[in-house]
Amino acid sequence: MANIRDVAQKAGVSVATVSRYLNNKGYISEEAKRVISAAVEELNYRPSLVARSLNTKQAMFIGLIVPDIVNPFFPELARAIEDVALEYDYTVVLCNSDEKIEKEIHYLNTLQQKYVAGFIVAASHAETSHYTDLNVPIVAIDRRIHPSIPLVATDNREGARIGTEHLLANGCRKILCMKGPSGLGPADDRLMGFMDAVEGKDIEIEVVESPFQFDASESIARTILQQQSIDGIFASSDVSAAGAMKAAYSLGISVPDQLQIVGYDGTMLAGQLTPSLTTVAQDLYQIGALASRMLIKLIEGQELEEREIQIQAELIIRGTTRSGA
Amino acid sequence: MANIRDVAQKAGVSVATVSRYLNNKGYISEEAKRVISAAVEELNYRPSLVARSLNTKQAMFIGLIVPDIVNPFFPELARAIEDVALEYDYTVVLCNSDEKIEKEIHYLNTLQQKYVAGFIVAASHAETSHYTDLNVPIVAIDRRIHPSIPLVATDNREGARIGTEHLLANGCRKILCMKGPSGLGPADDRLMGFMDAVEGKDIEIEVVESPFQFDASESIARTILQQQSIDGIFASSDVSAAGAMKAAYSLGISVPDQLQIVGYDGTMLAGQLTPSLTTVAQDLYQIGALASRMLIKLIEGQELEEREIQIQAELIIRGTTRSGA
DNA sequence: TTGAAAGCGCTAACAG
DNA sequence: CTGTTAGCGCTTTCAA
Repeated sequence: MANIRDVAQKAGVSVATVSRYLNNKGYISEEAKRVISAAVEELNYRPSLVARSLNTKQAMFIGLIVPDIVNPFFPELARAIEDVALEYDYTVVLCNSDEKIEKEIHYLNTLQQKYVAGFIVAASHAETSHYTDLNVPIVAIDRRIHPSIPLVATDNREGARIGTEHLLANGCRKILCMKGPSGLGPADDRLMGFMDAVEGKDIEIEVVESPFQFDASESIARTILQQQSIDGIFASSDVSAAGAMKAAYSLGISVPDQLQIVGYDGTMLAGQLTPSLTTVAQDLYQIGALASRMLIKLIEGQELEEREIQIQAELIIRGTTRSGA
Repeated sequence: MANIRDVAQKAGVSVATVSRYLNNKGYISEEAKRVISAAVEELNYRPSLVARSLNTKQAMFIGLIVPDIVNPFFPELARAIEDVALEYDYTVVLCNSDEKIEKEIHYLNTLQQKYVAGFIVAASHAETSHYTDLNVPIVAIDRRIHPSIPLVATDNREGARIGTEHLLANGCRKILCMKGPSGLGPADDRLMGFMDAVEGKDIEIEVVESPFQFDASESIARTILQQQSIDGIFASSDVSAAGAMKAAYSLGISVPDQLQIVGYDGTMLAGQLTPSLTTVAQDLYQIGALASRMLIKLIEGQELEEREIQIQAELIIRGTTRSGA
């Protein structure tokens, strides 16, 4: 592999000039540009980004920390982040934390040793000093980490309200809310939105905590559906809704005739179920893209107009509620 | 941030000794170890991996190139790769190629400029010189890139045969094969496996090409189901199978009573559908993990016992075929 | 506009 | 067992 010295030599200029040429910095004569360009071409020269990083103390990559990329919620986010990163010549390092703070810390440390330019993180813990004490920029997605850390997320409370209203409008009188893990910001917000919608109305409600996992959600739903005559379910995630659909099916309860279901997230899964799932969709791609743009601004030392961006959720009416197909 | 010189100074030794200590190389007195360790501790010293890379010409990360992480086939693979990478202190860079050769080349180049240690790639093109001419190790997953490149993949032909046999055993007489994109290795292999199973048997078959996408698969399936009395579908992917389920549902065809369906891949989606999908499961996690281990061996200069690993596919019988629940 | 030279932080001979 | 020193390939003053 040719290095900058080879190029300088072949072009008959100094390495400093080549460096300036490479970075469009300082004055360079047209003549110099020409010869350098030719030399670069001829030697098929590619600058070592590592050597550059050693000087600038910054590598062109960003760390993405998510609980688990297998959770269908994250791939779209990751995709968006990568697309924007590519646009700015950054590269994305994928880190699965399993929600474990030790793993998060490990990545935070290791990547900083590699001069990571910044982080995008989906996490929430009581202890946040590892994030607030970082000396590279960071932006949070989906979950608030700390008031001082920029955030891009959906307006979950409002989204849940809209989803629940839809069930109400469709005539549901006894609604089950499968809320997400308590303590998890977005899940709590969605529960609030659910309560906002049912409050004061003459309907029965039942609230149960259910993880964002299919099997667990299915069995939780089955248990409740066996005991009570539920006619509507508001699930805090599409996966939970899918579990509920399965439970209803196995109990011979027809959806949407006897039971209507609304999910949350708007993942691909929702559209691929049969019947397809009515869901409160988050614009995952947009969340990822905005977070990525925000982080890059921070990395480049620009000011942020807004430190928190709320994306509106949108109700997508499909086959699991009656007004749908 | 403290550097190695600070540590050496504080410990009262030379940087060389500190370096040796850090890398467990060469002899170091217990006394030296003690003072260095103390200095490291005190200064909270973390070696710059970038400076190290500049010397060794190798950064501790591997590039993962997949068509699109949003495709549910890839997250599990990515997860496995990352898990193994973590075990060996490597970090994973996620690259979405959209099957575009220019994007693949872009990543290949950029990451090499960053001294990437190796690549794991899911791709297939006629032109393969960008891969074969690489000067870092590479292993292919899912699709064969070139005979010279190590591969980890499922035995697709055999898997498809097993899946189709299941339909046959369940009494299907008119089977539709929704094959994947032609030219794509695994899809072609699955078609062969399908043919292996039906060949010579007294049953009617229909073969149609269908991309690994839900909407397209749904409409393709709907068209055919309207025109012909199909009683079994072998789909080359779970997504296509999901599309077929939706089509059947909208046409009032009941699954599995009137129509039985077998998918392929064994993604999470298959288990979350209602009824849950009988599918030929690939052990995605294992493929990823093995590929990752293989690559790391290559990076470390070890020999590979096998350059091609075939994983057996496994039929998971569920609700879309009659012998299932 | 350009070049010489001093680093960035670490590794790896080589000499002791 | 340890230290000196010359790089790795690039950026960045500082002079010219």
